[in-house]
Amino acid sequence: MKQRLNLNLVISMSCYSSLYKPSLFHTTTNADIKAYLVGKLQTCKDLTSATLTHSKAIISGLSYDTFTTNHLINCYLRLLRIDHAHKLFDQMSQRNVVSWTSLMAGYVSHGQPIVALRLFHQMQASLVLPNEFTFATLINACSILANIDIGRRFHALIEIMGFGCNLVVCSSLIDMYGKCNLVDEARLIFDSMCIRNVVSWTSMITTYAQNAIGHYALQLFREFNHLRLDKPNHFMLCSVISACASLGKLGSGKITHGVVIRRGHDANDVIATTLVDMYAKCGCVHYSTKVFRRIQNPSVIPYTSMIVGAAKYGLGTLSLQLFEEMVDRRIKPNDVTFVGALHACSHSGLVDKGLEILDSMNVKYGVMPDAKHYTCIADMLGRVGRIEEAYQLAKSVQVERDGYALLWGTLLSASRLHGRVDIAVEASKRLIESNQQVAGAYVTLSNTYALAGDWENAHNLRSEMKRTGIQKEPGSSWIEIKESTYLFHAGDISNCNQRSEMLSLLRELEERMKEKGYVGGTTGVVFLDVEEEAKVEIMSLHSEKLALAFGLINTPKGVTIRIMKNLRMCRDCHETFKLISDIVERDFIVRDVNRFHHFNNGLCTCGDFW
DNA sequence: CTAGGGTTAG
Repeated sequence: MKQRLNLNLVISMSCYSSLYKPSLFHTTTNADIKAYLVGKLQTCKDLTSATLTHSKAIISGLSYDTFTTNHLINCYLRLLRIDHAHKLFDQMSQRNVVSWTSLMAGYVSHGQPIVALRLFHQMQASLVLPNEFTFATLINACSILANIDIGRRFHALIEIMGFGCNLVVCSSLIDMYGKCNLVDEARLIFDSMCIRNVVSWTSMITTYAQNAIGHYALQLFREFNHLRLDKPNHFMLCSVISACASLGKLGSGKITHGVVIRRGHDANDVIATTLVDMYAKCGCVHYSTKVFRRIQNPSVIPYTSMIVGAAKYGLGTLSLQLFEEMVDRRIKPNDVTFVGALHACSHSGLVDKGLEILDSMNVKYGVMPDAKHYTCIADMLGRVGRIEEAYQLAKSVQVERDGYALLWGTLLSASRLHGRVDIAVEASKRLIESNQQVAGAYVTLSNTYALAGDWENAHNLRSEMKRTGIQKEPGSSWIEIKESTYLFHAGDISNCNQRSEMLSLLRELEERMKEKGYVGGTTGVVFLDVEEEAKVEIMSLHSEKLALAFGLINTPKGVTIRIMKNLRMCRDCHETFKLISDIVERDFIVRDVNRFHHFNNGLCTCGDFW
């Protein structure tokens, strides 16, 4: 009969048996027992056999033995019993660097990096010296916390203690600097290394990919392949695909997909999820669906990736179908899934459905709506002109600092779009007072005044910006046609070689939009030239959707037109996509700049004109 | 001969 051992009893026994002198048991047979027990502990798959081995260790008088106890600690950590591991650790009479590092690593991998840092503090008092393993663990903790202040202090300590040349320590340092958006410092570490392996290359590639410099990521990947040091593994391929996604490089993405298949990683769920995301961001939701359907049992992340991809592309119905499908398959949606589902409602005009989902979040799925969900709802209401409701919602919810700017920034854009100067004024005030998105607030408020015909206030705001030196970074977008990339900066066409080509494309687009039944509405789009502040031009576009889909460029005449900006937020963006594809007779894609992986969870908002 | 580094959705 199998009997479950009482673990607490075993641990108490372990304490009690330490009263005996371990030297009594030090015989050759004891060494054999020790080897046997350690072997057991390393392969142990369940708590029952772990406790059994633990009790055997106690009976054999090994509870005093640091080496055996370290194995026990690691066994409990592997079985996710950090409490037992810590208890054992507390009872040890002789802790060595492995004991300390094991426990710290346990806390880091179980999502408690702060506890690991606290343990290091205690370790310093204990006179046990940290080694390269300890530092790799600690840097990992800083990386998760994105705490560069503590990270730098560890880095200094690493150099002082002479671990600055260790391969693993360096890889973790690259990762930490990367996660803190300090790309140059990550590169300094990478360049200083005398030996590199796949992991260090991957860390550097990932740093580029996650910091919106996908081109460098791809360049480094090419370099890695050229050097033929090693074959890329699934970690590296993941980062490379993710870089292609952020660049919208469909061609490179497809090539990397080919590498994935050739190297036999196509059954890897993480890779598949990255591919789903990449194809969606490159405007090929059809391919996303194909890759997604090959995943055997998609978890919440692949589902969410697919839901978000479809939502952004304007396929709201598909997105919501997938949402229902995952709920039917009893896969629990999380906060990100709801961002996707609400995005779908917002971009497909399914307002009632969106409100219904918001209400169901906590009640049915136990996910508390937060700022990002309220922002989706405010965006959704704003798009259909229910600006007053959006305003009341924004006023009624409590959100944290970052979410606050997101929410009121969305409200500001929505009120500009619908000419609600009163709300725009309040939203800008809130943003400026909280010292967030200040330049954007000034510009959008100024544009709102201009749209309402209040040129005086519009002009005054511009003057004040100039006087106080507040500057808005111009937005940019780029399109890729075959091998060439065309970059546009907001309010600047000077670097555009295809100026006349672009203009004729625009004119043709307008014609096509008219043919499609877009009546030239009264949607006036107001543009202020930042360089020549007095110049105000109003341009009426045939469709608000067209206006949203286009990024800003300045024509030689000073008229500002939006070209391909925020394509993904346009309700009919796939329609627009098709139209433009028809005209240029090629596939192309558009990406936004400034997409930071770790610290920018900014949502696309309606009328996010910059 | 116990402990350490790199990947996915917003």
